Order: sequence, then C-alpha cells, then structure tokens
Amino acid sequence: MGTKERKEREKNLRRQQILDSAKEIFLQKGFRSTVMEDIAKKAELSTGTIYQYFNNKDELYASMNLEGLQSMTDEIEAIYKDKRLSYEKKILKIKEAMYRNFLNYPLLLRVVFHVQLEDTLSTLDRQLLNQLNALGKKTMNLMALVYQEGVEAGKFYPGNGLAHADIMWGTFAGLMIWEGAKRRINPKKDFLKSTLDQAFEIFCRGIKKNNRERRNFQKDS
Amino acid sequence: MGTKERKEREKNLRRQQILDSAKEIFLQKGFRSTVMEDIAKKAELSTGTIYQYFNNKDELYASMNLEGLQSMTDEIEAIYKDKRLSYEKKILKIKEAMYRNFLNYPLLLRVVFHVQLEDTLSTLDRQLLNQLNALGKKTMNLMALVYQEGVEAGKFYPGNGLAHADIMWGTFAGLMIWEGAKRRINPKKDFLKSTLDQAFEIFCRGIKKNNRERRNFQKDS
Amino acid sequence: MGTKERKEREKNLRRQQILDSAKEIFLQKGFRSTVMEDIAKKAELSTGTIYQYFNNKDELYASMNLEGLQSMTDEIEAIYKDKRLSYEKKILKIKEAMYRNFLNYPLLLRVVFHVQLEDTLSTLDRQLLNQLNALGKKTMNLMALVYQEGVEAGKFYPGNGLAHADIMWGTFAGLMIWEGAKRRINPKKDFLKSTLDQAFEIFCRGIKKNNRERRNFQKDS
Amino acid sequence: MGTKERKEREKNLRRQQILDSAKEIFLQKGFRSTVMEDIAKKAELSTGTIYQYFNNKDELYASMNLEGLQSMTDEIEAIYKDKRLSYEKKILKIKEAMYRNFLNYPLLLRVVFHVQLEDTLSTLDRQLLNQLNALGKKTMNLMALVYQEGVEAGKFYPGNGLAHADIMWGTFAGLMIWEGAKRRINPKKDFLKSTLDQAFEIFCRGIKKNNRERRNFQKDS
DNA sequence: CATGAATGAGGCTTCATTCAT
DNA sequence: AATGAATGAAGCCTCATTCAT
Repeated sequence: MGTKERKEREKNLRRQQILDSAKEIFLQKGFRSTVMEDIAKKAELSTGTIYQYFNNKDELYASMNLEGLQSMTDEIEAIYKDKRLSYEKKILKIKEAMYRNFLNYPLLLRVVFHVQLEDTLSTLDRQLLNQLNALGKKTMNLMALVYQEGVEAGKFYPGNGLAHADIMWGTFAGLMIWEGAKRRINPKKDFLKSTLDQAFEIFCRGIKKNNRERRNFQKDS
Repeated sequence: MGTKERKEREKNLRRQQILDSAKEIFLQKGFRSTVMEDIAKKAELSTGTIYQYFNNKDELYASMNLEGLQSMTDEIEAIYKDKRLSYEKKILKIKEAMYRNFLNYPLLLRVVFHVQLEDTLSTLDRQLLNQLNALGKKTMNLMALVYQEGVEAGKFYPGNGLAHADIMWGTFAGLMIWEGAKRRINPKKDFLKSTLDQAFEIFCRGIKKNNRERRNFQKDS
Repeated sequence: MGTKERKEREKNLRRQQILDSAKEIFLQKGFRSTVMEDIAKKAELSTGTIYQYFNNKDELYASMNLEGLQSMTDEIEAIYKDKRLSYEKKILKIKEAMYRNFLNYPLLLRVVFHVQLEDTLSTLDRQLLNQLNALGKKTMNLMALVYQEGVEAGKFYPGNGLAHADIMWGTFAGLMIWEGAKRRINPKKDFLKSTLDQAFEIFCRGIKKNNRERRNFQKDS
Repeated sequence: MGTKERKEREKNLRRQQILDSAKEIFLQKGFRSTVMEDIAKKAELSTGTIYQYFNNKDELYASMNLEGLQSMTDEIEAIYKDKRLSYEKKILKIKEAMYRNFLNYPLLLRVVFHVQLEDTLSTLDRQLLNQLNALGKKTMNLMALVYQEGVEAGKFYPGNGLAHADIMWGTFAGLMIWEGAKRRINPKKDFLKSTLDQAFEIFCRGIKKNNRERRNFQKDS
C-alpha cells in the first residue's frame, strides 16, 4: 500500500503549507515584525509544528526564498537556451521573467540584498546559504552568457560579461525596489513596468553595435 | 547674555553627538540589531538622555538619514546649477556625487529603500517622513531636470524626465547594493566603481541622440 | 500455543531495550538534558512507543535505576550470607561490590541522591518509589547486620548498626561522587580506588576493637 | 554628597535581595524547576531586573553558591590557623563548621557536586567557575594541612594529605546528602548530627597513632 | 501495538521605553 | 537636563505527552 508515499506527500504538503503562510506574512510584515505564531496561525498549525519542518525563523525565511529564486532561475535558463530568440530579445525576455517572478514573489529582492540590507541571518544553515548563493551565481552567469554570445555574434559592444550581468541585475533590482517604494507611498501611480521597459530599452540601445540598418528602424527594442 | 544661545548650541551639539554615534552603530549592526544602549555608550551619554532628543529609535534612525540625504541633495543641486557642464557631464558628475556620498555614508541606501526593504518605521514622526520624502523628491527632480534640459537642447532622446531620473537612481542604487553585497562575500574583488562607470556609460549612450558627429568619436563617454 | 508467552517475552524484551537505551543516554546527558526522542532513537523505537511501557520520563528514569539498585543489593546479600568471610572482610567486600556496580552503572549514585540533589520526581509512581526505597533499606540493613554481628562477635566497638551502615554508605557515595567530579576536571589523576580503599581501611581501623593480638599485626586491613 | 556611595550601596543591596530570593527558591524547587519569575516575584522585582545583575539563570545560581562556599572556607581557614587547638580537635571543629554552614545553606552540597550530578552549567562565566573551583581547592588544602601537620607531630598515621582531605570531605558530604535524603522521607528521625559525629569519631580513631597513653583513655574523641 | 506528527504550555531572555532621583 | 535602574511585554524555541492512523 502506498501508505508511506501518502505520508511523504502529506509531509511535503505541510511544508508547503508553512512556506506559503510564511511567504504571505513575511511579505506583509517583514522579517523582524513577523512572529512565528502568526505564521503558525495562518498555516492552521501550532508554533511547535513549524519547528519540525524548519530549524528556526531564519531558516524558514531562507527556505522560502530559495523556492522563489529557484523558479526564476529556471525560467531564465530556459530563455537562455531558446535558439529562436535574438540576443536582444533574450535580454528583454529575461527582464520580463524577472519582472513576473517579482510580482509573484516580491520577497525575492529582499533575499538577494539581504546580506547587505538587513542584519545577517546568522543561524542560517550552511547548506541553505550555499544553495542561495549558487542560484544567484547561476542567474548571473546565464545573463553574462547571453551578453557574451551577443558580443561574439557582433551584436553588442564588447565588454566583460559578468559586469554587464551585474549592470542588468542591478538596474532591474534597483528599479524594482525603487518603484516599489514609490508605489507604497502612492499606490495610484504605478509606473513600474513602463519605467523598467524604458530602462532596458536604453540599456539595449547602449550596448548595441550601431550597424547602419538597425539604427534607422529601432525595430526590435 | 548669550546664555540662551550657548544652551541652544550645546543642545545641538549633543544632538549631533548622538546622531554621529548612531550613524556608526547603525552602519555596523543594522537597525534591528542596534541597541539603544550601544548608541548611548558611544555618545558617552545615558539611554535616557537620547530620549530627550529623539522620541524613539525609529525617529533617531530617520533623523540620522535625513542628514546624509541632505548633504547629497546639496551636491546634486550644485551640479545641476553649474552652467559650465554639458548635460552628459552633469549626469556623470551626479553619479560621482552619489558615489562619493555613498562611500561616506553607506546607510543612505538603506534609508531610501527602507520602507520597502525593512519593516515599516511605523512610529515615524510625520514631519520627519515628509522631510525625507521632500529631499528624495528634490533629488529626483534635479536629475529629471538635467535630462529634460538635455532633451530640449537636442542632446538626448525625448522621454519622461522623472522616469529617467528613476532609471538613473535605480541603476545607481541597485548596483551599489549589489556590488556591495558581492564585496562582502569576496572583499578582494571590488569592481564597484568600474561597473558603475560602465553602467552610466551605457546609459548615456542609450539616451544620447545619434548626431552624426558624436557617433563617430564617442569622445565624451 | 505459546503465543501468549512469546508476546510476553517480546514485551519484556522491548522494555529492556528501552531501559538499556535510557541508561546510556541518561548517563551521558543527565536527566534534564535527556530528551525522550534520544532514548527512542537509541532503542530504535518511536517516542510514542516508550509511553506504552513507561508512564512518563520520571518513571522511566526511576525504573532504570531500580534495575541497577537490584543488582547491587543482590551482590551485597550474597556477601552477607557468605559464612567463610570475616566481618571485616565482608565490609571490604561490600565496598568492592559497591565499587564494581558503580563502575558498571554510575547512575546509581544519582538515583540514591536524587531526591535530595535534583528536583523531585513528582510524578513518580508510588509503587516504584516504594520499591526503590525497599531496596535501599535492604542494602542498609544488610550492612547494618554485618556490623552488628561483628560487634556481637566482639570484633567491633559496639554502636548502632544502622548508623554504621549510613556511615559506610555515606562515605562510599561521597567519595564516589567527589572523586568522580575531580576526575572530570583532570582525568589523568584517578585516585578513586585507592582513596576509597584508604577510607575503608581507616574506617575498619576505627571500628575494630583493639584486641591485643590484632593490634600487633594489622594483618587484615 | 554621598549620592554615589548610596547608589552603590543600594545596588549591592538589590543584588543581595536577588541572591536571597534565589537561595530560597532554588532550595525549595531545585535548579530545573525554579523559574526566573518566581525569584523575581520573591525579590519584588521584575524578571528583567534580575538580568541586570546576573547574566543568566546559571550564573545567578553559581553566584549564590559562591557566597555560601566563601563563608565556609573562611571559617575553616580560621580553624586551621588557631594555634590553641589540637590536630584532632581541628578536624572535629572543621566538621562542625561544615555542618553549621550546611544547615544554613543546604545548597552548598549541590554546588560542589553539581558538575557530577546535574547537567553542566554550560553558560557559566569562566571567572565565576574559577572562583568556585579555587574555593573548593582551598578548603581541601586546608584540611590536608591539618592532617599533615598532625602526621608531622606524630599524632596521625602517615599518609597522603590530600587523599585524607578527600576522605574527610567525601565522608562529610556523603553523610550530609544521605541523611538529608532520609530526613525528607521521614522528617521525624533526624540522626544527621549524631551519625556525622560518629563518623568523624571513627575516622579520628582510624588515623590516630596508637600511643600507649591515648589508647587507654580515649579521652579526646 | 507502533508510529511520529502535532501540540502548546512554559521557559529564558531581550530591549525599547519610562521615571524617580 | 541627565541618569541608569526598572519595567514588562514579547519573542523564539523546547520538549513531554497525546492521538489519529
């Protein structure tokens, strides 16, 4: 009988249940103000139970973020591998992917900047931290490759791949946070998407080699 | 007699004393982990005294940030008003100003993104919040003006001024944080300045109108 | 069929399994720091199962101790009954028996002193407590008898039997714990056995009647 | 003005206040079952306040014990230095001192045996631990000296001083705990003092050299 | 009987803030 | 105005015990 399997499934379900609740509460209140009991309540569990799935608050937070980062990385990898897309299209698609993931999972940005912006998650499990770092690096590498291959194909000005990846990511993240902050103050005016689009348009124009044909039409921005 | 004045001066001195200590400690430990007593000790005062100058921890934090933001805004305003500089130069100078201020006052970034990234400073004094916002807005406006005047002078592609200001600021801040985070992991490799320079080079290339003369020389990037 | 018997045997086996595991873990970590799950793991059972054999942690602890105490009592009884031994020899043999049992089962001391030294095992089953007490009393009585018979035989100074039993036991236990504690600090210097031997040598000399013959030879100390 | 001094005094008072409350509660309930809040309540303070005087529960416990140990050590030292007493008398006086201190401060025994009997006080301040150990050692040394000087004076059988100190202490402590435990079960029968006296009488007889004169009269036991 | 996930009361500790001096 | 001791509300986490499967 699949009793064992069912149990396994249920356990995973519960884990997800907690992660989902955590996601919501952390987003709402931030790490510091989030109280374990809130998460437990939302997940319809007791606080003790959470500690059977996650060693502590920090780890729960990080695990949750791992999920989101993973999903984004997967999408970006798919884009990178898509032979049908031009290099510029790939950049724009990656932007879209990041954007979509951010909308669905706004905490992502916090994760990435966590070390810098919040107090260190000191008790974080080594393994977990490594996974987070690995995923971050992978994303960067994929973006770097897109640019480099574009350079090799004569489409972009030559330059360091990782530096350009950093610029893309920095631009994206900076705008995300910045527009997000603005939106908080005045939720009516949501220029996030359009500003982001413009930023990447400018970026692409800034790195594209000025072949005579392209310049005149600007067709693929 | 100037007793009153002296008292006033002493009071301001004390206030500054606290702000300086707070700046140091907050930078070192982050908002959450900073304890009022630490700040008091550094300022050679007692905790109680701090509460005579600041209503609470949040307000102290915000006040401190106000200071830093003010300084940066002033510099940017000076650049904006400098008639001798080309529009592109102004942009690059503003970048330099922001960079310098960041180095001197790394918390600045935290401030700006605080609302979004950390838990809300709920007890913040309205007036203080307004001041912070005003300064932020002013910076944005100055950057927007530089761009717009460049557009009007036929130097830049037309576009919305504030959107471009957002892009500049977002790019700058995003890279600052991002490279800062990376540097934490590996302090050896400090590409912050060069990446930042590249980013703004690309940005400028992306917004500059391709007048025949410029395109051929790319002399002022 | 012997199904019932087999079941019975299996049940006892399981119980022993738990007791053995508990013995090891409690010794290693102490009562307070020992966690039911640790015992369960060591016994290759689940926590829940333990509660089918023991009502609670306290009872498990006490039951385990009962075992050890029983074994020691048995040995002492055998010594008492051994007609071939002189009274002084019996005392020394009892010391050896206690020593051996302590080495094999160091928790024994904790047990005996538990009430006094650790927090009360409040939930302890009455019956269990009685058994522990009964065994303790029995040991005391046996020691008292050895002394008393020695007195009656004119070998020892007269005195109260139980008081002397208390002294023997107190001396033994005190030294055991004390030297044990010292050994923890400096495992190199293990004077436990020799100090214990000296103590009982002195004790015997202290209670022995100074018959002319004995005094001259001191042959059996 | 003696404002500063008064404050100092008050602070010490408060510390003592806490120590006294702790002493009572710890004695009543044992370390594990004692709750910080209980101590606070008894001291008519809030829990937080306790933490201004002691870093944590363990340290409070240890500090309290230090007090008691100190007092006993002082008494023993005085006895050792008293020229008017015979060596045997000194031993008996030391026993009395220990007894008196135990009555007044029953936790003392727990302290000494703590390492062995309860779980380690892991967070204990190094300095505090050293002080406890130092005092313990000092007591041992003093007892050893009494014996050794007795040997040198031809009063006692020769032997290792520290070993004899261990025996004395072990005997004392063992009986203290043991009789204490018995008294708990049956408070009516309190033979502690008389058993203790007998034990030391036997001990003295066991170590005394059998000079012809003494043996006949046994006058000074 | 065995399992082991769930429970939830309760413990220790922290720290922003207050207040008597 | 300055002090710094006192406060006490929370917060995180542990773990003996229960209970549905």
